[in-house]
Amino acid sequence: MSQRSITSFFSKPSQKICTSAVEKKEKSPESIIPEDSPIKQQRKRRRIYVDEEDEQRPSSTDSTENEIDDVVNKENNNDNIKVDKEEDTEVENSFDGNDKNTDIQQEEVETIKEECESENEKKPEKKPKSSEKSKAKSSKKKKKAKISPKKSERPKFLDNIPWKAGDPAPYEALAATLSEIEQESGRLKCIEYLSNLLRLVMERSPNDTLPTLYLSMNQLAPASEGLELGVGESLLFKALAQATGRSVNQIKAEAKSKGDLGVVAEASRNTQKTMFQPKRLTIQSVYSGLRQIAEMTGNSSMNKKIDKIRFLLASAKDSEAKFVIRALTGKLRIGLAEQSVLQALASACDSENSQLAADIVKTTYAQCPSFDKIIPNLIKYGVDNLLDHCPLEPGMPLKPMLAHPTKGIDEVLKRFDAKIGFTCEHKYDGERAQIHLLEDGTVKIYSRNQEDNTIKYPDIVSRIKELTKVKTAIIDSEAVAWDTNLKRILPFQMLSTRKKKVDNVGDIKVQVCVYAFDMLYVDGESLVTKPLKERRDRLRQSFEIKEGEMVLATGEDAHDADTVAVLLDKAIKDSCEGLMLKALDDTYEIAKRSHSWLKLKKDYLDSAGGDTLDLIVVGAYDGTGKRTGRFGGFLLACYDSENEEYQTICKLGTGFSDEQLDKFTEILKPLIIETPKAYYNHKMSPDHWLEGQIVWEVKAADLSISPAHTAAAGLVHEEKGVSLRFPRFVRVRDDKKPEDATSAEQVAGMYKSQEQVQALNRNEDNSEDY
DNA sequence: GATGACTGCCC
DNA sequence: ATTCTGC
DNA sequence: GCAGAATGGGCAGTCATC
Repeated sequence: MSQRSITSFFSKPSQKICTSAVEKKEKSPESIIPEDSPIKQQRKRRRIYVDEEDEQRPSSTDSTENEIDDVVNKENNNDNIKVDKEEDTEVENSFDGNDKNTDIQQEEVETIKEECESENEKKPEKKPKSSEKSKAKSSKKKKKAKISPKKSERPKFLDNIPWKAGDPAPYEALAATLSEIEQESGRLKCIEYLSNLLRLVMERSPNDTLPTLYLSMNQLAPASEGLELGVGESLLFKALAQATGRSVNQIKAEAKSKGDLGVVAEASRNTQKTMFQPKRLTIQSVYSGLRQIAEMTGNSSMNKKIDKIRFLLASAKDSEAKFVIRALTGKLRIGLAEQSVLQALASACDSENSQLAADIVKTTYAQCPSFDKIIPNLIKYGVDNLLDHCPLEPGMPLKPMLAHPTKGIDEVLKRFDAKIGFTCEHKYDGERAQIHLLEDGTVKIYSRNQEDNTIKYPDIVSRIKELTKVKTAIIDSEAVAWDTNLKRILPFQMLSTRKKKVDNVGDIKVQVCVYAFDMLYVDGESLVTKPLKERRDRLRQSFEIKEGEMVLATGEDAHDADTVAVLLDKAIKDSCEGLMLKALDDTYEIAKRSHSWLKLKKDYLDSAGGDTLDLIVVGAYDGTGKRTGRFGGFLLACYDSENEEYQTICKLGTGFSDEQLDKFTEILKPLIIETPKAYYNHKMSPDHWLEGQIVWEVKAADLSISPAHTAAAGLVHEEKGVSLRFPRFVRVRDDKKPEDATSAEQVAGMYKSQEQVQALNRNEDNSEDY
């Protein structure tokens, strides 16, 4: 029902919307605006202002800056040809718009025009800027009073943004929406805000739908394409320093206190009074700017990236700068992410039955996590037919099933139906490998996050070809480091030394064994809606087993607690992390439940599971984001009585409640010292050194050899220390003084007593005998 | 060519 | 990875 | 229970610099 309207809505946006603007002219966006229209002239002037601003930038720290700017601008012009042809071609012959007032007038004209054109919407109620709550109320009111849902749902915060049908969608609209979402805690409302924006984009600037979605999810492309920004905190410090004429240290300091680089950027823009109206950023131009940054590689690429970032910032105002920077840091931090974006997209396409639409969109995204593929099909065929056009198929990584941690066997039995039964498989400590066998014989291997790992595992590729009994398939498995001589599993740390780009199969130093545990597709048939029992059967029929190369994950079906307990012990003895528990009748439908498996590890158990250590708090880190204004993490140390020193062993950032974190910040702040004590043996430096007085109990999954920490250095490794894997806070140990903390010897002992290390030693002993 | 800082991606 | 928290 | 956002160790790869 609603599908038809959506389809037509997508394919012919102009008919439904923008009645006055588009219908009269019926031309492509480029030609809608007459050459002599005020809008065009305004754009010409804007262009000039940008150039002028760049040339007049006060803080010329280096002499080549202007040259660089010119280059950047030119580059950008070229790069943006696709995006915005008009402006590039008209830079030369544009006239001297010397009057800012004129520009403002044009703004107003455009705004007014916009209001008239936009629909016969009833005038928004005159109402003072209101609190969150009243905003929410007003939007509800509007809904009730609506004539047509699409018009009246238009959020007020977009009303004053000039944006006509056929125009490129202004980035300002996205930034305003993200800001609004950031301030709103209700998830449904956040989704509504985004869906309203998406609806507008699809109405007025349908070609910008894709970039809008990418920017909303803070993604550049499907993960499997391996596009990386290559921009981190440090580069952004430099870029911001250059853009604002301040030192990197100033920026760093401000970032520390504000807890967010984006906020720093926004504040910087405000203090820099702009004399000229900057060129408006568009969603398209920001997106393509980010892509350009990602595509820069090689010599002096870092400076080029910085220049491009500066260029974007130069055109960004207010919250635009904040979100450009946040996009570059990789954290949008607005309380809305993938799942909500999908829901917003669904609701934008079908507000009548958004629940059904959300199910479809989420299911589609789970089996085909690529907006590049989804959006064109959505536009062409509508939501109702989306699944058929984005089918599960080899060559496209699907979202993998994840597992919930469980604190004990009780919890497992509570969650599963004992009658039907569940399987207990070893949880291998390796890397998720989703193996695809394509129709043409190609093999692809994807990571847990849909990264393309094919070139990392040419050995797996060739063995799949050798061992397969089927034509096409998708297998879920864990790739585990394997000692071919001793036919043993090797620890994760060994696997992680494996090269990511293997040129020559012969160069491979770390062999892997594939432990297959699920099959999601075989010979043209999707298995995700089939019960595990069936998928498992299909898996067993489809491949030959070969020891040390490709085997099935060890597992046994169970119905009761005792069996689970026995199997857990067995798994640990076999150098595994614990158990994966899966209901036998469960499907592989990520959209319905992304964590439908359970995982049970020794260190989850409250009773005597995992290693716990009592450690001294010797440093603290300033929190970011929601931890701004207090400590967000700590540096911990063990006590070495031999050398009478504190040796750092790990940082710690999880396990405490918000309340505890507040308390710890208060307690520890008075302990801040300027420089570390002479008896602090450390390689890393926290934001604040602390007087070593407080002892905390910390739990960890494993102990590892560490290049960054000094604990037990010399005891298990000549120079390297020991660190903790997955450290988390357990409780305060008021009863302990620093000297009572876990000792270096104890740390060494804990390291050596680990199953994995023991197993290795056993083998070494054996091999020495031979 | 070696080194170190930085980044992204595994867990 | 682990963990906490608002919805 | 979901979804999101805090935070961990440690590796290879990349780029700047020496």
